Amino acid sequence: MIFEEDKEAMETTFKAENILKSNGLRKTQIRLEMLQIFMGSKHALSVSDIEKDLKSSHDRVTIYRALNSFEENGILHQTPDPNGNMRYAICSDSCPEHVHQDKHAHFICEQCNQTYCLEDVKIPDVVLENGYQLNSISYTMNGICRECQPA
Amino acid sequence: MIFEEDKEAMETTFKAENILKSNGLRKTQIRLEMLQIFMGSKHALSVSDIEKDLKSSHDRVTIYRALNSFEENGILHQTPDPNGNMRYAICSDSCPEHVHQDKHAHFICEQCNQTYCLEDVKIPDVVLENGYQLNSISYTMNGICRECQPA
DNA sequence: TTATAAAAGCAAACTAATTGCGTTAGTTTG
DNA sequence: CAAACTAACGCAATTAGTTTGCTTTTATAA
Repeated sequence: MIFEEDKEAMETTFKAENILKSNGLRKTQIRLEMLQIFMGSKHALSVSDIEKDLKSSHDRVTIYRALNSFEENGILHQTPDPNGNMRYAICSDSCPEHVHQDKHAHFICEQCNQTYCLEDVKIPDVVLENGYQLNSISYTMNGICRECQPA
Repeated sequence: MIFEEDKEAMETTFKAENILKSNGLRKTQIRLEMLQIFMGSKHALSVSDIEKDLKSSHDRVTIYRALNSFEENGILHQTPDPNGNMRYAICSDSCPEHVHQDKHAHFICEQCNQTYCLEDVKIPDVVLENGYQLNSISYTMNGICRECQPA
């Protein structure tokens, strides 16, 4: 018998392998694991978040280099949280390299500092004066997330 | 005869003195100068921007401490630029302390890295699921600003 | 004018992130 | 399947931004 969780794990493993292969990256343990962590997270992760989630401990440099490689290949996008620390999230709708028009809004919790990707909240447009060339928009709400609400 | 520039300079000096006094802060040379720099800039400034603009050179620590003090008093607000470096801008519509609902949108130029405060571009609302407590919104456009447009 | 507390200035520490370099290990090719 | 190639790893050291501790200076108010 096959459990749902197993099926899901198999699927993310398969997807992760695919992402690496299609970008000409090697299939190493940590990179596979990192991709699966991103696929399983609905919010943007900091380097220390990733470190916590990894099964075995690795050098931070390795994590940084993997993140940069993923970013360069358009697999991840990065944005600083309100404290200026970088967070990374997987590009759900395969962004062309380096063009990350995050079409959805984000919510950052002031308590737990998590960045939630609100995939189904579309960013509304505004009217921009002439002369500006617009490439992307980020819409970020700040407040208290559901988990951190006082009862 | 009094020139326009002088009048303006006088006015910003006067305003700056007022801001300091009304927040119970001391009127020191560098703090006055910093406030005037912020009043004269339409975009958010990094610490090194400020250093460049100051007439006399000062210890960075002094600048950092002034910035933090201004931020705590609701005179400035801070946001990270896309590289994660902090930038500071004056709160035009006197924000209550620590609540910086930037009601206007920002534009960040990918070329010169400047953050423009688009004072008259209001941030549109979105519908947020129940359970989230919304405190503030930031709306940031990325692209090429007017100064950096290729001719 | 003197007292006092805020702000300045110097040195040192801390943290996030990057770079250099030798080693390990996926992947490709013969 | 072995050899060769090079991406990726891991350690040490460095850089950059920011903060902290402590002493000295100085704006302000008694």
